[in-house]
Amino acid sequence: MIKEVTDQYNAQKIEEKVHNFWEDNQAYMKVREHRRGEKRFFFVDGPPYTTGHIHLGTAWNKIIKDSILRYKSMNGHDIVDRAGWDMHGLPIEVKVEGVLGFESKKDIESYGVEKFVNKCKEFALKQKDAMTDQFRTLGTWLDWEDPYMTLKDEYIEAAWWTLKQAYEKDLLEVGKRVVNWCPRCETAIADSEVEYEDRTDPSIFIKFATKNENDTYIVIWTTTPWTIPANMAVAVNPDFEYAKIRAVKEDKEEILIMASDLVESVLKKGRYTDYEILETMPGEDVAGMEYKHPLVENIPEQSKFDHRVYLADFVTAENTGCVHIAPGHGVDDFDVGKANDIPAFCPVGSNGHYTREAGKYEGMNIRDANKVVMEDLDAKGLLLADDTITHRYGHCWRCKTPIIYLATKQWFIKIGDLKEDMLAEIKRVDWHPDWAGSARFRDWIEGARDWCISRQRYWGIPLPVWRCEECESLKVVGTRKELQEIADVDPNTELHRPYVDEIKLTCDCGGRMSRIEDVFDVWFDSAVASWATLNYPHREDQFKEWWPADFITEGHDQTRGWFYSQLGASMVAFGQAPYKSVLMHGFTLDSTGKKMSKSLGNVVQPHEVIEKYGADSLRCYVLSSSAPWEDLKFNQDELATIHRTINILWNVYRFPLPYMALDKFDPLEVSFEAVEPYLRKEDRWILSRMQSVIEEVDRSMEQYLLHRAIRTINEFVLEDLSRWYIQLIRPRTWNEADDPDKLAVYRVLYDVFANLCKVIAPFMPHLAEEMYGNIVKNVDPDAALTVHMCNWPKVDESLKDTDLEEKMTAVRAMVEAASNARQKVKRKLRWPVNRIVIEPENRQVYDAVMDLRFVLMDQTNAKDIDLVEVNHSWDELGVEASPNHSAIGPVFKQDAGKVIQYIQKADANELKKGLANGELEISLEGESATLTPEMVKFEDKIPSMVAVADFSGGRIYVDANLTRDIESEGFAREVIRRIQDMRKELDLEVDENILAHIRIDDERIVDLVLDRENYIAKEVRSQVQVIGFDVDATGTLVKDWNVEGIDVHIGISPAN
RNA sequence: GGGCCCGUAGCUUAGCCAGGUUGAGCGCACGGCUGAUAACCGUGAGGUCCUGCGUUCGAAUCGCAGCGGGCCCA
Repeated sequence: MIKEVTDQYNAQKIEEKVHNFWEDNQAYMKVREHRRGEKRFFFVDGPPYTTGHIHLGTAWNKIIKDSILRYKSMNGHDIVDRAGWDMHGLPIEVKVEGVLGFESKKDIESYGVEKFVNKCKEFALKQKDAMTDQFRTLGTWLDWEDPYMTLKDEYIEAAWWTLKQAYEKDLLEVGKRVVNWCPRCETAIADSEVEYEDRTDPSIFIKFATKNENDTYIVIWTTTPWTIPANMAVAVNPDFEYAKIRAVKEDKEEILIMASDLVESVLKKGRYTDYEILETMPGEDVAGMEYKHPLVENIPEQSKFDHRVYLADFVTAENTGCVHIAPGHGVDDFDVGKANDIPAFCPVGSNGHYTREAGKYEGMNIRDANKVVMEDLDAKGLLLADDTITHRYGHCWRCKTPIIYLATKQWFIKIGDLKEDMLAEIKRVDWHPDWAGSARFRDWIEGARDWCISRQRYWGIPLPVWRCEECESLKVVGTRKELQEIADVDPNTELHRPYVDEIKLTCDCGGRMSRIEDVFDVWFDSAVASWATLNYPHREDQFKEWWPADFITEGHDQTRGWFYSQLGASMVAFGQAPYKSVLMHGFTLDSTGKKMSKSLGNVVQPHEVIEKYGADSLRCYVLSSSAPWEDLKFNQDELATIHRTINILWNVYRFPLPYMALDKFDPLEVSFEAVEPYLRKEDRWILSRMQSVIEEVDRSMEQYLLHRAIRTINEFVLEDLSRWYIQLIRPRTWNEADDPDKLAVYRVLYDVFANLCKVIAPFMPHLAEEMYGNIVKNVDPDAALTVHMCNWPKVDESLKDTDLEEKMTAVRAMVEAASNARQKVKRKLRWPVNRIVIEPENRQVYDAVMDLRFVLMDQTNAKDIDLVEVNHSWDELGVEASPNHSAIGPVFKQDAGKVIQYIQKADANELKKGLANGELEISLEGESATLTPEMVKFEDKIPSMVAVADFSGGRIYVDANLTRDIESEGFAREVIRRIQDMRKELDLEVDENILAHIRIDDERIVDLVLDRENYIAKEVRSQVQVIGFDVDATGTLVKDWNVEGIDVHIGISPAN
């Protein structure tokens, strides 16, 4: 039986109840099982990093996923949706190091790698559990019980296998390259792990003394003085013009070489007082010039090298136009070195301290060295200018240490060889929005470089590469099984460091093979998620059935991240994209559009929001506020508005329940067919609207336009249900008998809610479940366990009537206009009006009035409707004529006054008729004159106590003239309203009877009210009722009122 | 500095693809309704459609340049 719900909407209570229900009944599992064997939908969860706490962005991410999956499930899809966790890598290492108070890798080594790795694992698992709970409070359904975890051996195997594919396809490369390096973490980091932030650095100009000419210097510029010890060359642009100048400063003269266009600015920086250009030359002529390393006296190693000027296209016309080249410390520099056989001299160690090769600087930290290098240069008179600059500089994404560039030996995936195929593949992927793939992702891939996948760390998937200590040949292992076949390995050995490090292989040459110590870049972990989540290569069957993914969705930062890493790994492994469609979503920003960050203190925690408004409100807010791919400016007020909307939905839902419960309404007994003959126009209208809403939600969801889907639903709830349908049917629900008109309303409302709870299910899963539980499951014990197991409602074409929907829209416009007009004559809606008059502009509006006459009368509280023919005027309108002076003057000159008087005195109707067909001859004091239509302005004269208002399809008049009958009804309803108010105050049951004593301090009004004594008694359920001028207004509750200036005293009591 | 996206009322947004009087919600002011009532409805005020230039009879919409914000990159 349907139950009354008396409470206000209480999200927390409902959500807790629903969560318990889901858990007790294993609802998630049963829903997924329910769909086994239906159309497959393979979803891959982008694994969040196990930081221990979710934030608004990850919450939004999972909410999008959940809503789409729920929708897909209801639409008959068999879903794979293992939740994923990204659990390896530096972030956790850094965190654990922090807990243990470590400062460098040495601390880890002395603590013991095994203990350290176990700490990391423990930490990751704990964080995962905490985050799972947090995600669950959002009501998100993924396979939380059996998630994929990158730290699991099965998962590690997927990465190993993939690397072996790369090796076998000659896509794996090892070599010395310049990489981003974190001197604190002592490891290479990927481009995508570099965070750019503002930083202030030295900005210095240095003179390099040329070898063959005295007192002649090439001027270079740098922001990293510490790289000067590694300087090996200077680069100039072949297309620039360079100048050799004599520069003067404090009576000293020297000869400087730099780009011609930059001479003035450089000399200004160096505070030179005068200069003269000695010679200009193209860059090509500068090339080949030899110079002396500025610190060669401090760095003996540098005396072994020649230093020259080379040509390079990347040199820009900034600073001096001559670029300091240190092949050991820069990507471009490295390339210049490679092209010209310059050694990549790199006197800096992995910890950011100079090595023995740096001579004087050995052991010094490079950041501390900046100052020393500058002092040394200055002492030698080689520091031309010394300033600072604030610029964007890369930092380690985890420990925020400024990165350096180091030439080191690393492992790479040759993206260059795959690029063309990748570009072809992404065209086959369905991108939402389209530009996410066709523009943004394509641009990124076009600029992509080889992918450095090795890290010199501990907590990660070990690279499955063994190298012979004798002959250096390599062995790449793809699976645990393979490893067991070629080595004596305990089958329970965990595939992490340090355990795998202990495994030694035997080379074909007889030499001993040891694993190279690196672990994978953590991005490689998640890159293999689409097959790792299917346990491939451990199992093949699932992979064959499901792969590739039907759908993934992540934020736009993942363009360079997971969208890319997955594509790269999948091209290596299978030569095709691992996903068929991608929805790129936005970022959550604070209410002013700034990034949320701890340092700005503007972070909004999901749990705070949930505690205040509930998960369904949060879900609806983040989904509806903007298009998925746009950034979300998180705004509490907007969230509160959405919450209010859901509250209205709740009120709409609970409104009919007391009546239904009272009448023991059973939808299994009262069929739609049975009530169909009694349906009113508005009933058919709301049923049609429901169908249109389903259709529109479908259309939106097809394109992942979740915001449109929810806005459609909210508008339906607010506009159609709350503001219109419920208002229209209220009186019908108060009928007491087994009235078929009332049963029709019940049935219609029931069908609307039965559909509505399914339509909101993907977005407000808790509220949907609550509604479903009461109105469906309480009625039908055989109904599906949960609303989420139901089939998505199918549009019933027989209920759709778009013509009726349009007519109702027109009627609503008229009611609004009528309300506007009433306000002009200050006639409250409670007071009926004699009639309203409609002047329709077109046939459709005319038909709408004909068809929905009752609705219109009801909602305008009018006794009658006069419907005028299309494009005709109401015949009771008077006409007012006024002279148009500017047209009359020029024609009649001095007689104009007489004409004006004539028009003012004339019968406006006659005048209008006369002018209708053009000119009109009139007689002015015996003389005839000719009036033309421009000379007279006609305006409608509205009868008194009639107000007018326009609406989009015409004009409406409200005749508010009072009659005794109307006054009687008006006052009666005023009295009724106040008694109802008092009943409410006494908290009486809806069907409880009362005694009422009413004293009205005006005899005429007493008379009017007595006309409707019975009506009042019926409306307020008064058994005994005394109304009069001399009544003693007594009762349990007595109140004094003022109605339209008349004092009214009312006393009521419960009848027994 | 480059790529992509965004910029419309105090706030959140629709309209932009396919050019033809900027439309809503929140908030505000005023009014109404009254057994959904801690709810609900109406009316009103409030817009240099980021700026400038161009295309066009006509630009929020198309193009170019710039400004501001976001993500990504250098």
